[in-house]
Amino acid sequence: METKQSPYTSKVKLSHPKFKELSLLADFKVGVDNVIFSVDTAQNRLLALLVMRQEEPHLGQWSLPGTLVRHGESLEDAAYRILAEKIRVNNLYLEQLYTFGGPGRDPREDPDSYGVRYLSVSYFALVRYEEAELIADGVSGIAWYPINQVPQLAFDHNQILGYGHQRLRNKLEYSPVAFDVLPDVFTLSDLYQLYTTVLGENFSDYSNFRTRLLKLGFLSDTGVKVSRGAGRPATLYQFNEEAFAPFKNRPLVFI
Amino acid sequence: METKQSPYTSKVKLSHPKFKELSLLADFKVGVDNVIFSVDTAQNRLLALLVMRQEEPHLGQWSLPGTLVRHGESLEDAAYRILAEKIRVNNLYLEQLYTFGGPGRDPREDPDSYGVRYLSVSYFALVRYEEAELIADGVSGIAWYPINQVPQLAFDHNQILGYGHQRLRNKLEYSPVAFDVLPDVFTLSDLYQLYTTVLGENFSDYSNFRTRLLKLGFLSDTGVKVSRGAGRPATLYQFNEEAFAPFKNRPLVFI
DNA sequence: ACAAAAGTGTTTTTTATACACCCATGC
DNA sequence: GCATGGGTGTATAAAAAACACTTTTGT
Repeated sequence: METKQSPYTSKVKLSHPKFKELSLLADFKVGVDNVIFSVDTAQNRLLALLVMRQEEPHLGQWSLPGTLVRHGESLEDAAYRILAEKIRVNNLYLEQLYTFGGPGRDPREDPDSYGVRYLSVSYFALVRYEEAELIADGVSGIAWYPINQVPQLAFDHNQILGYGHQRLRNKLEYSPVAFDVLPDVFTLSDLYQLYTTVLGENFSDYSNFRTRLLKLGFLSDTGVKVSRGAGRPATLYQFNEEAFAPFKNRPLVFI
Repeated sequence: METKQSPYTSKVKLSHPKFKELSLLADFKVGVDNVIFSVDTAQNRLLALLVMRQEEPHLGQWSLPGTLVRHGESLEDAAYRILAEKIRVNNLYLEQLYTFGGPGRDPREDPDSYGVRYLSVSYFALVRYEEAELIADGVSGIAWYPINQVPQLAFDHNQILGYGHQRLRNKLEYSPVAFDVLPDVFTLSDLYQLYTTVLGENFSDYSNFRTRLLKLGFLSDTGVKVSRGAGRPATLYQFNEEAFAPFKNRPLVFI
């Protein structure tokens, strides 16, 4: 309290070279950018949600859905807010991804680096493609992009997206995030396809994958069968939260 | 460019209720706080580096070594800067930990939440206890604290430290970070002790741990033996970066 | 009837786990 | 010589990997 200076005093002092130290601290606006993933099980594609920027800078360029943090709003609140503005979902997985804050990552920053800085706290989200309803307001572009067809994005968003993609690969291997992108009920080959599209082919074959997952015991047979074209109809399974509980916080390999 | 408004114009408009939207964005100072871990192999203790705060708020309380980010400085630069101010090290592991940015986490924020917000980007660092020389400037307190004897810290630093501790546990299991806290040369029981102190006793016994790590082939026998009191002298090993290369980016369980 | 996709079973190899035992040193 | 910690070996259980084979559907 005692050491606090009035804004006036500090402003006067800022101009004096001797007190340049006091002016060294950067001022920031904090943005939250969401990497939102989904999978189209029908077409076997990993999708990322992109929006067309409606304002400068980078007007008209595709970007991650983001927003600047408001007064009294937590980072996570901001992440949920943009998400809710862009998409209606029942199921949602969300966690913080990484913070990108180097100088010069936003063209709104002063070239001499003494203006306001823009920092981005990114979040990683998973939604179910079938349940996710995009909110198109007519003017703003919004679309699911297959991960390998993503165009050049605004700011450093390609880098952020790449970072999110890596996180997804990691999480798939040791946590049950797959069930946050798959529909509520799914076949074992849906699950297997998801793993191959995200992770590549370098893991156990379908037969072994299948036996292992069923032995773990947290997939419930719904009794319902579904037929997709030729071939034997597949059983629909459901992720069983309670049956999974004992595995929580325990290392568990899915691949 | 066209949509940009002069600071003057926006300032005038801010007072008008109709344009309250424009004033919704929070202004931030960004701090970087380091969770710095080390192990005292002699006493078998996991240590965290704490510093005594020299200014308000929380003057005189222990805290994580931190700083506010300066103009033109990246987050990582800031993390390295505080580290270099507090400690001299040869070996250093550093990675971003998490960003804590909820409103009200710093008492310098205005109670009405319309003043500047304080956000903390935390970094996770590992140093070698024997090589790390603390920089004591006479006035400021600085000390290694055993992780289970950490006092109440300033701000939300206990939470940040806890988060860092969790990260350490996770990383120990699947990455070679152990060799960033251990001395350059170490015995296999040093390594085993480290794992037990950080992870608890719930993993393979010394004999099996030993065989597995040697079989992996990235520990080089230095030929040197060291005797510590009674018992057979132990072989000193060294982590071999090149021999470890094939395991990089590959899932690998150490426990 | 046959291709296609789902699902089962069997064999082999590798890895984990438990634990008994030998080795080199200080006191 | 014996306690102490370091180091080796072996036997068993479990899990991973490879792959052959059966079942049920659409056409």
